[in-house]
Amino acid sequence: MKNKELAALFHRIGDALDVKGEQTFKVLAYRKAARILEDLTDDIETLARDKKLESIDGIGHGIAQKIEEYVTTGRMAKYDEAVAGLPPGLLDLLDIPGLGAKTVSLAYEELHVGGLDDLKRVIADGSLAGLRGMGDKKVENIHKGIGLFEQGHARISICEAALISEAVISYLKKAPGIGRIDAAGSLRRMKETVGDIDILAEGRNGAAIIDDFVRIPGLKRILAQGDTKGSILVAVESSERQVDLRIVGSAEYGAALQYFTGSKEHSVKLRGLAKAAGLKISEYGVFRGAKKIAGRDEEGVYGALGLPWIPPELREDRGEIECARDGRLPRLVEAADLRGDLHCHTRASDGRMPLEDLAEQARSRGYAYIAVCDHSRSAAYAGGLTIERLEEQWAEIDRLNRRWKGFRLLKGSEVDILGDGKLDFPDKVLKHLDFVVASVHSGFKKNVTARMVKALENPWVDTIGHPSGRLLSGRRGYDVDLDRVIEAAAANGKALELNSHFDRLDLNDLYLRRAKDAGVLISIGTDTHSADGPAMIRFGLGIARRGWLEKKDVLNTRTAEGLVRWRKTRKR
DNA sequence: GCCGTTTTCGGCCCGACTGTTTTCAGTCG
Repeated sequence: MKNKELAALFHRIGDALDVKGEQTFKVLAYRKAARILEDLTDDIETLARDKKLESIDGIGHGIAQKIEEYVTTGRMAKYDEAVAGLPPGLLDLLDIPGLGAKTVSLAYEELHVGGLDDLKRVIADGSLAGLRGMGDKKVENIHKGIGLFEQGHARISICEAALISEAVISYLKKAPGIGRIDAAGSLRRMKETVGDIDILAEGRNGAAIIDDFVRIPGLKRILAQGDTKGSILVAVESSERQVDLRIVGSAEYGAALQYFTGSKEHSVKLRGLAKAAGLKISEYGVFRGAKKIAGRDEEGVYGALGLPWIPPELREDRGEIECARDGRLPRLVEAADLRGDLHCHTRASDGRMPLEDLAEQARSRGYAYIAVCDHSRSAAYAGGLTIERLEEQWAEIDRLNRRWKGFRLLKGSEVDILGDGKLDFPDKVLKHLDFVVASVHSGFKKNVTARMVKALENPWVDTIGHPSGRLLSGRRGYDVDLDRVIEAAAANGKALELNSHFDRLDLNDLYLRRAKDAGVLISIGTDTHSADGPAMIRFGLGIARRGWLEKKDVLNTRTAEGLVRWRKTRKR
């Protein structure tokens, strides 16, 4: 797949043209193409061969030709032309907060700044401050921006972002005159990682609330402080994280929430629709001429455009606006639909909770069942269970299950898929289990696709655990063709897992949608290892919704009896 | 560069904050 490679090229072309002062809309067109390629799960080379590039919204004749040129020749003349004459380190400077194309271009033209070292030099010797439109404060901001840039601006996990935003919100709720308050931005859209944290609040005295905001415990630096908007850095472990707060009146709260939730692409398309209908939409409301026709709540904003309210998780410009217009929006799966958790560990293997505590936690969440899926015998690193210990666990499960009405522990296993694609327990053991998750834990580059396909063909396997194997904190994942895995799951009537742990979220939103389209059911599991594990379900649910999953697409929305029936009646 | 049931040309989302200005440009989201 050359998708990511091409996306990087188009990003670079956009940056280069931006610095060279090319028309903004041309720059935006390249950046949009880059984003489309990043999101695309179809192989761009296949699409190019089939002459289908121009059927993608946002890819026109010009960019299609450039893609074709690149996949056939390995080069792209437009790219070479765009970066020609620019020093190799110049465009990287655009990633420095507070530094944009205009300033980079100016520093290059006037002072021959070609990269980070040059930039530091012209700051130190004062020559940058001498340029037109520059001053001491601007230079100081760029200097601080370099600090942030060098410290690394990695996105944080959705879990960490949720914790920070909840702390800030509970602090702000004590401020006088605060009304509605919500996390907006990518956190509200439940993206798997989050950059900055955006918070929107309703209040009359914005200046006073912002004044409170910039005094929050843990504050590292104030980036901006106005009457309606504040921006700060807070300390997070060893680094810093930006939190933006916006204050609006109650009459525009809905419009502002829509606006600050994004995504940018979704909002741009929405504004285009408004414009075509003779309306104007901003964070203050929807307007017909000078008359405001909506803004108090999001339903009204979408309603004014003739659309039903669109759930935040769908707002990525991936077809949701068209579906909303045609009345074809999915009814996304909700927390209340989930009747159980299909992947939990106990201290019998590498978990920390006893079986009984795990069950009580699940009962208190209102679940009807959970699948106890400790590791299998080959997983020595994780205290994998021998057949004997597995049988002991069954006895304990039977004993505990007599205790409750309306709740069941399911006998399960997270069985290793071995190097040859065989499973770590023989069929005569697997056949006694209620739920079998088959996972790859070793040999990440060794025939993973074929091994997963073979596991799916085993009649006792129900789902594949964390199918991509990637860790958001850094591990790339297996060398696996997920399309073939989805195909095999469909052919064998099996499920695939959505692992809800914040560092996994695997399958991701894009593959979930493909699996759904292929008719594959998704089993949502938390991969719980400790007492805070079951709460991870909120992140899994968020990703499921981003994957357009409905109640019917998720295996664990079924009753325990329904689950048993599914296992019995699926194709063998 | 993309796109079209108002357009194949002429649009393309819009406002806050900051800093350097004396009316506005750059950056960000």
